[in-house]
Amino acid sequence: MRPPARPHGRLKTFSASLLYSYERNGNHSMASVTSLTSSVHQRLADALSAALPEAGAGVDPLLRRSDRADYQANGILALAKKAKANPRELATQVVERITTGDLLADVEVSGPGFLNITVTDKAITETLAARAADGARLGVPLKDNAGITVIDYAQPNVAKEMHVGHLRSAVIGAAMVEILEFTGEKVVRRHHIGDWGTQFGMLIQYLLEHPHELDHEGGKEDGEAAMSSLNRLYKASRALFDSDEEFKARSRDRVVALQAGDAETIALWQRFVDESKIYFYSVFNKLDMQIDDPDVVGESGYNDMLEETCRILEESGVAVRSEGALCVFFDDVLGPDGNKVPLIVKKSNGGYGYAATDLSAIRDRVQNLKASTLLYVVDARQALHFKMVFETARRAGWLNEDVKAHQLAFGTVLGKDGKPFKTREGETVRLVDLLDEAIDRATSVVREKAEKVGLTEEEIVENGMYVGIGAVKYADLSTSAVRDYKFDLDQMVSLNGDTSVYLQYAYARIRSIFGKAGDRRPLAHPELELAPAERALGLHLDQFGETLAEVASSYEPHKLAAYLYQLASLYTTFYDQCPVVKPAPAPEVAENRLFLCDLTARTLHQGMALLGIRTPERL
RNA sequence: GCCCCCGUAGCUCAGUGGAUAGAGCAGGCGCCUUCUAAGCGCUUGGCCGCAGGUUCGAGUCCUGCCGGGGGCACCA
Repeated sequence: MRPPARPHGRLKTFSASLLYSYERNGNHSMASVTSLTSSVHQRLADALSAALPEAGAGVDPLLRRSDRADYQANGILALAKKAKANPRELATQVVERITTGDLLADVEVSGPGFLNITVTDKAITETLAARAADGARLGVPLKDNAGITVIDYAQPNVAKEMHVGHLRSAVIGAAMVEILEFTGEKVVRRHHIGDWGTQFGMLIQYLLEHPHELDHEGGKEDGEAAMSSLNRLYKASRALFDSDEEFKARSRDRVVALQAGDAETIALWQRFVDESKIYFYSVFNKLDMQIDDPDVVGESGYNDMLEETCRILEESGVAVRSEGALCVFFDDVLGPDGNKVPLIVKKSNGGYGYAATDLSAIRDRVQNLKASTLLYVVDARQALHFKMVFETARRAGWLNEDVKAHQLAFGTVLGKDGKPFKTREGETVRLVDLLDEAIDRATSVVREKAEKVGLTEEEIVENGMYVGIGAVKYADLSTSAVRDYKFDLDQMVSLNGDTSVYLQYAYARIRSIFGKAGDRRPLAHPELELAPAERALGLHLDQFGETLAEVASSYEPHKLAAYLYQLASLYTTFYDQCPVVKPAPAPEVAENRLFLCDLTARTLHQGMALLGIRTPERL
């Protein structure tokens, strides 16, 4: 088996890690920071317990951000109801048990029994200063009950073109990988490529009879050339298969030989896999996405387990014979005729269905990889399949209270018109064509604005890729995954409003300020009073860790995108209202603002990196 | 027929049971001799599909309808 070619195209720089690391903070101590939210939460919970001892210690004040104050607490109404107390009186008693000072500037009862809470400027600045001192982690704590998540994403099919459906799994999956790892989870990536099945009989037989069909033009080794020859071969073999009965028969025999492990057949199969990998890697490279060969474990990787998986299921009684097939039935899975519809593990002809592969993969991931969570970034249309697979695995004991599986289901990609995303001719749109189009359009916009910033030609080309690919990724990541998704390149690359470039632009403006700040250094001044825009920005910066924790546990990366957009938006307001360099404010104000700029830049950069999106220094 | 997802401003979408439902785009009015106007400020625009229910409180939870999409025996 020859090693698959690694990407070595024009995006060489992409192989480096996206994640930020500030050299000057190289020796930081990974000190996680208690957020203002959780400090305030604790104060309130204590005061609540004191005011209402019968409620116990674990009361939740239901603290939320608010536009009436920094925070609001809503929990008192429910507690008062339960204790048959007057909510406003209880709220007043809680307030009496809270001391204002370093943390809290003001707590007041409002409405039917809400608390409006304002924190001190000093607490904001000090908390942010602690974050700033924590390097790339920005004070975000590692979760204490971290486990091992095996995530199944970016699953293209061998010998087939990649399309927009593959984009969603790849983009969402890659973001979840980074986010989970950042929260301290150990993550094992699995790319379950479609590298097995009856279609390989036809392909291999054709290649056997036409040995040079996979040779590239001029011996090129790039992904496009690989896909082009695979496409050509696929079409030719399909045509022959449909027209020539004898070839069809030979192809069927070839499937048997493949499954039997015939050496010559396997060797040819491997060529298809390797050629396809060259193509996959070129596309992932274009997507600025790192895919490592050891993580590519396709369907064929579980072949050796299929028989045993079926035997275990049959012997334990989880699976039963029905119409010659080995099946698992469920009370609530019925067909149109009202009869139960099974998950077919082994077909009546003795072949294994994909359920056998998925179940074997679960065994492997649980027993060998020691997974505590299995995450599948897979099209929502496979929800019923995975529901049945997961339930089967529970019955077999492979999944349980300690080992859970979850499908991060995403919707179908539609065109602007709301219909399935196809070309005018009704053909599937090639992913690479879309990406190239996005990069081209972004590059021309970057070029238009380049003079103002004085970008070099090299920067224009690089920024074009970062902006174009970022726009595609951000569009996918900024809406909830489960909905069908309208792919509108015009909107993505319009580069106005809620698109990736807004965040990239905000970042570049901050970096630009640092270029003009001269000798001034970012330095927190907790004694300074904060302007409204500074407070709003600061309070939002403080929530980075909580946002990540929520995204990691709910598997909803669009909430990170929303957080970052809000951050950029708050920064832009700050930028508008709070001069840093020109006109120059008092020195300590300038330092404090630079400090806010710095923390914002690092949070934006880190957050975008978690989404797989670059933040150029100049734009 | 059963099951799953979706239904929020003209369009695309946010919205962990809390007060007056928010963004972006599109439309209107302003803002570049001051750190990048890919920007900012103001503004127009909502029976949150419909009807019940639970709750001190429902866009959010429950039930039933209506509309759209998807899935349901040897393809993945």
